Amino acid sequence: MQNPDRKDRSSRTGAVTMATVGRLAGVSQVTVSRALSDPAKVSPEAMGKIREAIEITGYVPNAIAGALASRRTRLITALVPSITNIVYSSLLHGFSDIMRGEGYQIMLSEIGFNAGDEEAAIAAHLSRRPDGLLLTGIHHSVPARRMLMAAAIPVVEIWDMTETPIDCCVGFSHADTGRLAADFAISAGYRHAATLSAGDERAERRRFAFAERFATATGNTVTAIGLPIGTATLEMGRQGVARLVDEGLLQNRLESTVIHCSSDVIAHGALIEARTRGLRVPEDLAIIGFGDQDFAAHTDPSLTTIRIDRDQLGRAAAEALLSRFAGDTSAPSIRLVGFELMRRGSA
Amino acid sequence: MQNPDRKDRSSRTGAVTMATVGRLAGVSQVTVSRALSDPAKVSPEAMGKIREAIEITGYVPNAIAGALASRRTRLITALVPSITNIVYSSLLHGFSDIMRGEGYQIMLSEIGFNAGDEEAAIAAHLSRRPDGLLLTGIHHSVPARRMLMAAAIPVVEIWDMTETPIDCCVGFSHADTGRLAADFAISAGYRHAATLSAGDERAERRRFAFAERFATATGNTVTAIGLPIGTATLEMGRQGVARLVDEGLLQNRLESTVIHCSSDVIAHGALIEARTRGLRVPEDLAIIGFGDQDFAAHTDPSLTTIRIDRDQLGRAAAEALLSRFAGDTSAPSIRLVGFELMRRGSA
DNA sequence: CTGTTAGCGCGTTCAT
DNA sequence: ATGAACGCGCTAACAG
Repeated sequence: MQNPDRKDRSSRTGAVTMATVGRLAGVSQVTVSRALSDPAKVSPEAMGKIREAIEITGYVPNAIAGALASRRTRLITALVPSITNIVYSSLLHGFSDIMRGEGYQIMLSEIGFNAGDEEAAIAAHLSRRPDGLLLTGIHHSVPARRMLMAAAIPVVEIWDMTETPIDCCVGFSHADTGRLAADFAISAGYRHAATLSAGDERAERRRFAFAERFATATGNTVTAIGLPIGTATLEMGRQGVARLVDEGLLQNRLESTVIHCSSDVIAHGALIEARTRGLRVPEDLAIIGFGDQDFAAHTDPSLTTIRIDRDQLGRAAAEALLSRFAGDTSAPSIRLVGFELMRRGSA
Repeated sequence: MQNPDRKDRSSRTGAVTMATVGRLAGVSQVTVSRALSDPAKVSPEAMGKIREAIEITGYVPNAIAGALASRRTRLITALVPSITNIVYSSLLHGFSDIMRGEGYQIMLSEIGFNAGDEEAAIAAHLSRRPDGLLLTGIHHSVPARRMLMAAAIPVVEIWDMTETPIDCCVGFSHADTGRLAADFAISAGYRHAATLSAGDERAERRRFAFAERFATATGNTVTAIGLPIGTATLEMGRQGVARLVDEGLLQNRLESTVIHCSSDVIAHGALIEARTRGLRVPEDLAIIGFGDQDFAAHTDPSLTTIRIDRDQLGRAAAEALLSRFAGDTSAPSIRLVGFELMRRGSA
């Protein structure tokens, strides 16, 4: 007979382990492990007794120990700028949905829009040995990239586009959205423009591309109003329009000025302020948003904006990781997701 | 001399471990461990060499192994109905903020509003051996409660209130918010009411309390319009008002009917539909929301609603867990967070 | 189908 | 201040 103290050290720690279950079921710890991971390899009698023992003891597998032994955590970690921003949370919703369906759990960190905070977060995430990692954006510090490469796990960068991803990339060109907005504005006949843009890097690229394209086509410079980085608020949009008006930046033209906003929330705030000041939208002031949030179709006038299928983007990111896990080398490392301009009443 | 193959098995697996670092630095694995967890216990010379070795190898500690050995994961897991709902995400924002500051990471699962899905999620979370668990709501299945009790870890239930929490509870009474809305409506002179309420359990309790209190005070029955469970949309609010009007439920009274909505989004939709139909708010139709979201102060008319400091609630939940970790037995197991009615233009 | 043995990479004694 | 030995609870060969 064997020494129980060596077979089930948990008797000393109080934890219910596979060995505890095995002893109760009259089988070894390994058989319990197999019963849980591959029931077909265990006899029906053993299965029955093991199930019963699990029920009695209330055994919950220790995924930490399992991960250490198998070198698979079934954990995906994700870094996003903000969780309260619907743009990122809806994207994570689609991502998590797929991942959870495949047995993966998601660990999440908010890192804001400050580039310097990403590195420490990546280190913390990698220490948990995730099977895969999701990053928002394509700009990462050199040490961060080095850590990621060394970790040698699938990494998906989303919500932007690069030809040279760390591993794979699912997103779109922010500059292209800005140019699309500009082309639309030009073809709609607008000849004067301004921008209301948060200071984060992606928003800046949208703004810059819009302004450049618009200025080139019309010969008129585009007035830029800078907004704080961080959570966009209606208040920011209102103040943006207020500045435009108070500082005489709109001037008194006979033609309407189109405002390119970095988000629908900013655009909505702009809309509200314009109405409050008696400006007609789009006759006096036209407004273009970004994101096509739920409310965009219901503002008065409804908001012309750029739509990205975020849920779909999240799902595509999940599929990119999953095909990496499956060792599918034919899977593309870059997936461009489309966007479209939703023409509504505001421009 | 010792056999390197026994000292650093990682040489076979490719992983950079503490032993790898130690060998490079000319010290043992234990010294590396100490250097990272308690630098004061290591000589300056050793520290220097260890730091250098870490730099060279790009060593990232394995938190999985650390957790298995120390029985502490520094992981908190959280179950929320929805991540795209600002109510929960803003709450998690405050919670994560505090927790991350204390060195904890957050694992998140969305479980929807379907009570049956919670149990499996709890099991999955417990298998990762979190140091603490956050649950949304106070209703959990018997097996779920049993697992939680057996896990013997701090658990905080939030966004609701009970006298008998599993461990501790941070929230408020949903029924009380309904009564507050009713008392306000009554004192504001309204004598007719209807409700637009999502079908989830907490929303139903708000609705029921509102209707009961209002009916008791006025003697008039309150018309209830049921909305789907899940993500609230503006469309749902619009359709609610449409039904109220089309089915003649508003009747042709000389007095205004006040509508109690289960969320600000629903209320906003109601507002939009009322305007579309030429109903004056609050003269023909008064509207009360729930949540005080960003936009509530900026609708036209602005939205009368109930405000809960969600960020603060999240922080209080974090503090509740932290005081459990600290073994602070004097910490209260129940914390009531306040709410207030924001009287604005819609009612 | 089942059990034995040997780690996974780290923290925790207990010596020195 | 440092190291050897051991164990955390599980999976992965390998036998039988």
